[in-house]
Formats: sequence, structure tokens, C-alpha cells
Amino acid sequence: MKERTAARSVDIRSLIVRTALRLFAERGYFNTSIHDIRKAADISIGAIYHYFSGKEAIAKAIYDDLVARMAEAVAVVMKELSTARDRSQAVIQLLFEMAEDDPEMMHFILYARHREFMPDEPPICSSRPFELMKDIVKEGMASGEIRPMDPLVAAAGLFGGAIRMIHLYMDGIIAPPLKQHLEEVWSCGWRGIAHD
Amino acid sequence: MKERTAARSVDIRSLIVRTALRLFAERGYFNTSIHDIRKAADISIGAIYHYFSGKEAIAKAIYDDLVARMAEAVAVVMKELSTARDRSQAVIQLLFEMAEDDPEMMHFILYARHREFMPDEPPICSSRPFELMKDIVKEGMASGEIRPMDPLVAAAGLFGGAIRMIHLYMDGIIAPPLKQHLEEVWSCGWRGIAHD
DNA sequence: GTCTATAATTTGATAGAC
DNA sequence: GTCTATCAAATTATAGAC
Repeated sequence: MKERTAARSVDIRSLIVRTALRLFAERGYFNTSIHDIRKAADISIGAIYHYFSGKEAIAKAIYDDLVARMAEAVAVVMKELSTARDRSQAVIQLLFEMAEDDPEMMHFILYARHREFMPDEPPICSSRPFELMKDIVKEGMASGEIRPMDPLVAAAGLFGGAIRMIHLYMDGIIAPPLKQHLEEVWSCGWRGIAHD
Repeated sequence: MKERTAARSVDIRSLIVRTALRLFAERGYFNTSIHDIRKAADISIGAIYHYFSGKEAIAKAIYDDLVARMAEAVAVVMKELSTARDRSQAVIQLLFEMAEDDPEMMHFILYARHREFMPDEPPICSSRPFELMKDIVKEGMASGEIRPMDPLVAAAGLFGGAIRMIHLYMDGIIAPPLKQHLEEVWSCGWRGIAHD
């Protein structure tokens, strides 16, 4: 797919994406104009429109990339571990690491009101990674690790606390490192849905 | 404070607020212009600027009102009930009812990126109602109902699942009535942090 | 207090040179 | 492929009549 002249091109394309993600995280999608991206990336408007049809397309590219990366990471966890107990702990650890290592990405996933600028996109909770998290719960229920109940409720109970913690972390309420709370957060979620 | 000529004035002011809240919930703050509000409320731009200094001021008025109403409701729960067990159940029920009875309000509370248009406002999780929810946990810990642990983590565990459920409900993933899941959602959160 | 008309800026997007 | 210059539309906000 990539041409041999791509070296510089790929750089610019990815520069646009990275700059846009940073600005979206810093001040929000709607507070970031194409001209802001142009200025911050120190390139021209023309270069941006060469790679993307507009601001929305940049956001869509970021979104698709993030969802794919997250889904991939969760898929690896599911492949390498077999119990709902281990898997849920690993997924929460994964989310915590992502929040700390790549806060801009996590910000975009958690905070961006995607539907407000990508009206045709289904809600993020219907996306692959979130479906996989629900699968963890379903399989755990089938194997008897988790009490029988509505899988959606169980997934909310299992991961809701962790997601809340990430929100608090991103809002500056909780000091890093986030992983210091990993055991406690997971254990709260797990006790809630595990068999007695 | 209110003058005797206020009847019509108050109507217009509150018409602006209600219309704005509806539009903010429907299409988002940034996708709603002053002119949209003007049109939807069938009034003039002049009338809007007579009552508010701008769009941001309208949002601030809505925000303050919602936070105050929510804090008041939680305060009532805290006054009428004395155990963390009863209080947490009542608060989750309250949140579920608010989400169903006044989805626009809940949408604005949960989804609006307040910091993006009210940069000086502290994050909503530092606001009164959320502080009260943390108080429920703290008192429950002092009385021995709740295992000793970081109160923030406990609060996230106790209410995180319920908040997740409301998100799912607002995104159309969960069908009403939300309260059919009340018992299960609360019980997940409670088991997670209750003493063995 | 409420209106209409309009100013001043910003925004997303295009045209065309190199 | 990348640039500069520019456009058309939309947005916030103001001015001034009634």
C-alpha cells in the first residue's frame, strides 16, 4: 500500500494525527480548529486537506485507530488468560496503563462526545473492545465463576469502578500512579459479581 | 429579588434555559448556536442577551441549577436514612429516576464536557453531590459497614456500576425502565465494598 | 424588555502557484 | 505534495428603533 516516496508523507500524515489528538485532548474537539492544528503542527492548510477531507475525517481516523488498538490489546488478554478473574484483572491493568502512558488517547476515548461530531458512528460502548469486555463476563458466567445475572449489569459492575477511577485520574482528583489502586479496584468489582 | 413585572420576564428567562438545555442534550453544546436557541424558543437574540451575557452564561446557569438540585436530593437522602447501605441504595434509585424523568438534565450532567466551555469550573466530581456521595462511604466506613480502604476507591466501586448503567441507558443500549436493574446494580456495588 | 439589522471574527474549505 | 491567498458561511455579540 505504501509507496516508496512515503517516508516524508507518512510523517506528515501521522504528524497531523498526533497533533490533532494532542489538541483535542487539551482543549476539546470543538475548541480546536483546522487552523489551530495547522499552526501547532507547523504545516500548511493544504497539507492537511491533502490527507484528510476535513476535521471530522481526522477525528474519525484517530477514533478508528484507538478503538483498533484497544480491541487488539483486550484480544491479547483474552487469548493469554482463560479465567474471568485473571482476564478482568488484566483488562483493568491494561486500562490503567493506557491512561498513564497515553492520557491523550484515553481522554479521547472517555471524554470526546463522538456522536456529536461523528453522528453516524454507533456509541463507543457498542465497539469491539467493549464487546470483548462483555464476553469476558459472559464466559465467566458460563464457567460458573460469576453469578448468573444480566451480563450488561455484571460488566458494568465489574469495570464501572475502574472506569470511574480513570475519570478521577484524568480530572486530577487521583494522583499517579494509578496502578497503586489496581488490586483494590479490581477486588471491589470482582466481589460484586463473583459467586459466593 | 423578583419584581412584580417579573411574570413574563421569568417566563422568558426560564424559556431560554429550558430550550437551551433541550438543544444541548439533543445535539451538544457546541452544535447549538445562540441563533438555534433563538429559533427554537421563538424569541429574539436581543431577549437572550438581555438575560445572559452569552451562550456560556446560559450553560453556567443550567449547570449551577442542576448541581444544586442534585445536591439537594442527595442531602435529603442523607438526612432521612442513616446507614450507608440504605443511603447508597436510595442514591442509586435517585440517579435512575433522574435519568428517566429528566434525561436532558442527566445528559448534561454526565456527557457535557463542562471544562470545555466553563474552563474555570472545577470538575463535576468535586461538586457538592459527588462530595456527599463520598461522605456516605466515609460514614459507612466509620460505622464498620464498609471495609476500610481508600474512600475514593470505595465510592468509585459503589457507584461506578450504576453510573455505567446510566451511560448505557442514555446511549440506548439498555431499555427502560432502568429501575428494573436497581436491585442488581446496587447489590453488585455493595458486595464489592461491604464488610464480609 | 423585546425587536431587527448588522458588525466583527472565526471557521471549514477551495483555488491555484510552485 | 506542499504552499499561500482567499472565499463563503456561520457564529458571537452589539447598536439602536420601538
